[in-house]
Amino acid sequence: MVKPETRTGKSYHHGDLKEALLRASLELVDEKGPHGFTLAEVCRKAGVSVAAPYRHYRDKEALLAAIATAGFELYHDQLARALEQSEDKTFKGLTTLARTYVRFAIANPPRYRVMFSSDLSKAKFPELYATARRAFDVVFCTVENCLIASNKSTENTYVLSLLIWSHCHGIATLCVDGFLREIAVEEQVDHLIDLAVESFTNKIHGSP
Amino acid sequence: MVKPETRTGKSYHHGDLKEALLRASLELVDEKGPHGFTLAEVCRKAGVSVAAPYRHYRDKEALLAAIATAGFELYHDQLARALEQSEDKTFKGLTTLARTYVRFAIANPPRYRVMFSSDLSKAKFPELYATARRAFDVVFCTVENCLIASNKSTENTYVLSLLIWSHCHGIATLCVDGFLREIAVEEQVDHLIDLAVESFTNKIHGSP
DNA sequence: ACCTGAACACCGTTCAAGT
DNA sequence: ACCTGAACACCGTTCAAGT
Repeated sequence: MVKPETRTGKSYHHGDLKEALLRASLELVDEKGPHGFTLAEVCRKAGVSVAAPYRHYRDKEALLAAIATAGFELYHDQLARALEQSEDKTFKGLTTLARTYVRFAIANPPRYRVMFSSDLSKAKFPELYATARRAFDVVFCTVENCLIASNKSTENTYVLSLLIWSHCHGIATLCVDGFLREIAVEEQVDHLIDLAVESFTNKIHGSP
Repeated sequence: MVKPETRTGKSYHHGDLKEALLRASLELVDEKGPHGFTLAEVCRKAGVSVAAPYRHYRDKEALLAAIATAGFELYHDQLARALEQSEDKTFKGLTTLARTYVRFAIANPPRYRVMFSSDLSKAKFPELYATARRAFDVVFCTVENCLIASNKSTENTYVLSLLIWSHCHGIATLCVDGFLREIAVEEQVDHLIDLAVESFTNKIHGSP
């Protein structure tokens, strides 16, 4: 973890402050949410001065983008693992992915919020978008598998993947942001997701 | 608009500062987005001291909640008007609503973001939730009409409405937040929405 | 090269004081 | 009752200075 320290006693504070800041930031976001996230407090956690981060991140926004990127990497891994463990890589795999997607959001709202924060310009942080795209690719490939298995054209794979992704994202967002107050969320969310996948599946079967 | 002013010359600044603050806030949010929204700047716009708002709103969050509430009222009106103008109040009406929904978001991202801001606790601002619920009701009623027109049970109206709402919300959010980079958004968003409504419609026809 | 200390502008909130 | 002025704590960012 810690890079080989320079040997001049204890010279400065860290071997890898950049990484340490990211770790402290992830903790802080999980604790207080993106709203309560403060550069100053990250510095306190990492034990450095408030000016230190600027050597490694251009500004607060850049650090948030790094948090989001790390979040999407984790997201990708969880989706990929879930798909691996599913025996079926087509329609049942899709259900697995969809459930995993929403569970991730519910299990960690603050991080999910940072990942999809509207404050983070995707044009400004291409790596953020690229990492999100990689996670999305797990869905994309599965949808492609579904189409192939159904003897359908794969030319609309992207739009169809967008369709199922947006639906999961919509449910997850509404759920996490407290808009689903008239149902027992914890119990019914899987049901909602299943319905979403089901209507999507029907859509595929009905498409050319 | 302006309440009857007390006659002691020009006594203080406003007849209705609360309303003036809300108007200034809406402008500011539309200009700079929720991130750039600042109490101090609202005060400057309204021409009052920075302490003045605290007589009318408990804190910054409460003012944001008021903005969001006003947003949902407008949202409700636009949805209701769109439905009125649609000759069909069932499936075609649903398409109209869905398109109106997403267009609203695209036409004014900052306000849409405040409305669905995760920082605004719905438990803390029941009026915010109630107003959102009223907008949602337009969808709810239309879904109910669809079910009735199809001779289906209406016992799952809520969950089904949630399904179409979340799908629209997911698409709108991804769109507004810059995640739809591989399609020409402006042109294809209506198409996406139509696909969403279509698969939803099939779902209804296939349900008990 | 990497970090500190001090400084600056700005913000949210409070409170005594004014009318 | 409604607003101001001044004050406080806190934050993001910069920059000269240290090692």
